[in-house]
Amino acid sequence: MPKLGMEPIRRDALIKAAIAEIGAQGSLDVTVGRIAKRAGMSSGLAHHYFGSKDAMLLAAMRHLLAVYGSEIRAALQASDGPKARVEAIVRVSFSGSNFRREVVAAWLNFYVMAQHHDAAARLLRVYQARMRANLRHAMRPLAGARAPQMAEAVAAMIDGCYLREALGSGQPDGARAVAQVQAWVEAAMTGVET
Amino acid sequence: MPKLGMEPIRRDALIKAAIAEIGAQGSLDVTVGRIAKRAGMSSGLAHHYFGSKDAMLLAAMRHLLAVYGSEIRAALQASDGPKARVEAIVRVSFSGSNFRREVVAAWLNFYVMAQHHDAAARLLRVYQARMRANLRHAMRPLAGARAPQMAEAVAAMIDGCYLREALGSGQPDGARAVAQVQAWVEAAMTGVET
Amino acid sequence: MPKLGMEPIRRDALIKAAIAEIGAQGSLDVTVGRIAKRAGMSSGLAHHYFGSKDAMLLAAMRHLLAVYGSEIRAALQASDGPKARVEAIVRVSFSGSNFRREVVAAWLNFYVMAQHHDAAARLLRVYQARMRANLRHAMRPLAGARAPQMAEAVAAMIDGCYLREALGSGQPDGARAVAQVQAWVEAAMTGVET
Amino acid sequence: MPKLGMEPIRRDALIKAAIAEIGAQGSLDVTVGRIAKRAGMSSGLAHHYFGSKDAMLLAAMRHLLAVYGSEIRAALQASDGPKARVEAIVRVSFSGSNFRREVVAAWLNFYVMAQHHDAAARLLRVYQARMRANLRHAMRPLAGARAPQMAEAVAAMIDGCYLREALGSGQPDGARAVAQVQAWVEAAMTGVET
DNA sequence: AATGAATGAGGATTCATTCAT
DNA sequence: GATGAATGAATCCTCATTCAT
Repeated sequence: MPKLGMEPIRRDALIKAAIAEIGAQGSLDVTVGRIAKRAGMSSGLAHHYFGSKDAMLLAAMRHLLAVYGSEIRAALQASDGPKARVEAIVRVSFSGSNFRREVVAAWLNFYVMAQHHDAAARLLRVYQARMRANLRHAMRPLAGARAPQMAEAVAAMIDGCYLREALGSGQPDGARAVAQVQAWVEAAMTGVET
Repeated sequence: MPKLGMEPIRRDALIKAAIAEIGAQGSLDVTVGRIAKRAGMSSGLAHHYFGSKDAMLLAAMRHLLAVYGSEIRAALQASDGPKARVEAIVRVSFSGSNFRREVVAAWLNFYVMAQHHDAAARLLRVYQARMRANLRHAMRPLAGARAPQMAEAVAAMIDGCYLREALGSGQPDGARAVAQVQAWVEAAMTGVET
Repeated sequence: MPKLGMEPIRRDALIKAAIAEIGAQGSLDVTVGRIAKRAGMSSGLAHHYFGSKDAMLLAAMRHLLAVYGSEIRAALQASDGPKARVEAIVRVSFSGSNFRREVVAAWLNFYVMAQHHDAAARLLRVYQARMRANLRHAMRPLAGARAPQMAEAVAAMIDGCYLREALGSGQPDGARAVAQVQAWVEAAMTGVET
Repeated sequence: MPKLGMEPIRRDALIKAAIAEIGAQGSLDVTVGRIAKRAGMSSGLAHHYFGSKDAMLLAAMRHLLAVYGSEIRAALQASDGPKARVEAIVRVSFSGSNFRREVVAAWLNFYVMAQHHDAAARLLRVYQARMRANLRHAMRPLAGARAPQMAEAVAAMIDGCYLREALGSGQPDGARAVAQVQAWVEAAMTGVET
């Protein structure tokens, strides 16, 4: 039971617990008490480290976005050529840490949070803009002037697939989602190039 | 003097008020009291007619889905040929009663509701299945064996565009959304037919 | 158990209970729950009628000041001549509803409340100003130009006696307090007239 | 390296911080944490030195009374003749360390504390008795048999002036208060001697 | 039908206090 | 001596829900 430098450990545990709890419960109606218990501490301590429930949820959201963002960056750097880059973005979106049931549920709830929480809305807009930019950049060599429009469309499709998984009953099937979006991209490219 | 036939009027007013309140507030954290006040009655009366908050919200959701469904049906009947039918579905999705700011916000919240409310989830799945079926049916003559897959994709895109509008700050722009999805459908078709 | 028009009854009961509770407890650290219980209702109802703890305490303070003010007015109207009017003010200050142990304790606490609650401070200042004006007016015929100064002094003495009673252990002795202040007024008058 | 003799320094700092904090906040609703921070240490340390919040506040009160008492003693020793002694008491009450805004606020709060804290009440009564004795003693040569009564009255007036300052908005004006009480004493004396 | 009264459970938040280091 | 971690009780407030009229 170490007594110093607990802050990062506790904050981390709380963020993870918050995401898990939102995922499990399927809504933002989640109590600080339950999150704290899931993280193995008292609700008082949660407040000690985050100051408020909102701040804690916001931190959780930021965490999700940060993980997503860094995975995207890593995948982009490891990719060669426009096609590979587009595919990387799609793949990361539906894989690993970003596409577990509870995480998808949390995402959906953060979308709702953004509707009445300014900071959350800003956060989300920044990430969406970055995502669009990534897609545009990757698509420029393939689609030329139509890249912006296509980037927009691919982003919409990714979001749409997320939504479907958020509502489906089983574990999300990342491979299928990737295949679907990819197929769509291929088809559209062909259409474009025609 | 007991007013006759008040029930449907009251229920209707409450449902509309619930949707408006959810839209205005941007979350499901909406109180029966406020909904009732918006509908011009006491919270007691709201319970009298719906029995519970959940039942009222569910009725509101059902209402949204019913309106959507009937508009789709009407548009399909008025359309001639596969292309027109696909377009009708897209157009209805982004127009009129279904694409006002507050309604989009309410939709998003009902998605969340479906995560922890069984009846809501069932309702949503039924409607989504019907929508897919409509799309598949309309696309079969155009895409043959790939129709199911394409229907799925168009549905995802519609949902994705909804999501974007739910997070945008201004009034949703239905025309732009229709144009985008249509363009995409065209391109994909071309690709497919190639 | 009447079901209509409860509001004034409940508000009144809560105000009285608040004063009693503050008096009994000797501090503003009084819970809404205890006040409500003393008034025979749930804490929820107290909030229903006052909106907040602060508003309730403020109403209690206002009540004390209003009672005091109206008793002063009544006594002034029943008094003939300057001397009688000064005496009336002194007498009312130390009698009846204003000089019970619990009420004196509540007064003291409202003084504290005025230190960090703007509305409370304003309320208190208005009443103090009115009190000074009453005293000045009554003293003018007796003390001429020195009336303002003497009014100030009498007011200070009244407050001082209140304070002593607030700290004493037994039931406050109004008669003694009146006699003391009156004796002092007499002596000072004589001094002045010399 | 254990610092030697830190205890008195720490205790002193905490007492001063407590008074300042009560003065600044205008109420006894003051947290150990804030007091400790103001004194430049952790809340844990505050407990280490005082054992409890109550004990700390009591020590602060004792400090105020002790300072007041010793200043009175010093002024009395430096005064020659009854009149000078009475004046000394009045002057000290409204000067220097005893009549700063925050200190007056703290006094008021200690009066409240005395209502539900036995030790505080005892403390206050002892000091008030001593004060009365001082005044009586100083007044005996001037007022003879009426000295007790007059001492009582002067004490009440001093308290009353304190109260007024506690509620005023600006910095307390000691000179004015002294002048007022003195004028009053003079007038009463003249009246008495007549 | 309709209201407003009433309850009571539940949740965020604050804080004194304790304890391991 | 000193800190910051940690707890848990206490409190305000909100709200769905019930009920008498």
